[in-house]
Amino acid sequence: MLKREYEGQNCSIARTLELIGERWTVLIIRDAFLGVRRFEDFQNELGVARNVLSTRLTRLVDEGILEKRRYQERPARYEYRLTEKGIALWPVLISLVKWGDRYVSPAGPPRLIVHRGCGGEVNDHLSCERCGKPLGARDVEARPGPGAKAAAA
Amino acid sequence: MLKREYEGQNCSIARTLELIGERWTVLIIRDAFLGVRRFEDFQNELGVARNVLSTRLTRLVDEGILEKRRYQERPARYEYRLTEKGIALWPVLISLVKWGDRYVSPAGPPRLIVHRGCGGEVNDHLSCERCGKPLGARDVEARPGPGAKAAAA
DNA sequence: CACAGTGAGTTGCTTCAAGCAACCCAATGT
DNA sequence: ACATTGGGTTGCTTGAAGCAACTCACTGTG
Repeated sequence: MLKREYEGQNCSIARTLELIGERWTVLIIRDAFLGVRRFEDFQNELGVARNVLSTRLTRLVDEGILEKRRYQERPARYEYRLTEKGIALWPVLISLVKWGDRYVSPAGPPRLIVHRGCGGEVNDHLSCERCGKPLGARDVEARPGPGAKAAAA
Repeated sequence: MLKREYEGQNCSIARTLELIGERWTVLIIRDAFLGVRRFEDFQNELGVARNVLSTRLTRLVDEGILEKRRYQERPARYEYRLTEKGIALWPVLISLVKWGDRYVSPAGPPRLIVHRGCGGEVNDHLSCERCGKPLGARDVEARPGPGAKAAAA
């Protein structure tokens, strides 16, 4: 990435990208939304180098996007969870998914984001396709879509 | 960035990031939304190295996100414009802006995205705060916000 | 005519982030 | 006693990004 900062840009997009624009960061956050919590699991899902994963997680914790919690003493075991600030990134992830589904998923969406209970898909305006309700991160769940193949990550 | 591809990820987010996840790419697209069209202007706005700008623009054209048009013969002059596929990235940009406005803009939003004519701001569900209409890229315009300082990019 | 300027890049060198593998440590299981 | 698991760190290598200089085609100015 080199530098990571975009100097001289007074812009919310640039400042957001300084936090989450590095390689792997968004995928780490995606996995966090999908319920991944532990170092090893992130590493296995992503195949990212361990040192890179380590620096990314620490940075996300420093920025208040993830929080690190010891969920077990002796042996010490940690988990990383999204904070409110992290959960607020949900619209970013959803809009990336929707664009990708439309333009770069020839086999159909690998994963569907549906309104929990209702079953309708999220649309471009972050509402339920079926019932029309505006949706947030906690109202939805992910399901394998038509483009999901064996062992999809 | 190294590699740029996220192998083994059957995921729309990963595939989208393979196209727009490199450093500078999103800011180039942002500027395109703001009306920047020419090589020199992108370079001046962003301060990106010219060779990097060159490779990014070519890649975005190859991927069908921008199109390169000769708008003048003799001397040949080119402009880069968003295609439909590029314009479809609007929700991604807006959600980055909204998150950045909330979490990393202490002086207030540097730029407001408002419903053209109506004047209401875009909200998190890509609708107009004031009149409630669902909005698209063509329905809005950017204005300096409270966080805009002199010579903001 | 000579010369400066502009638009749109390309070339070449340097630097720093990412990839990769190996290693460490503490505890637990067998 | 030995292997395994979780959660990392260290060290070397590779390759993307920064930077400056250069090219090339044309245009306008004195």
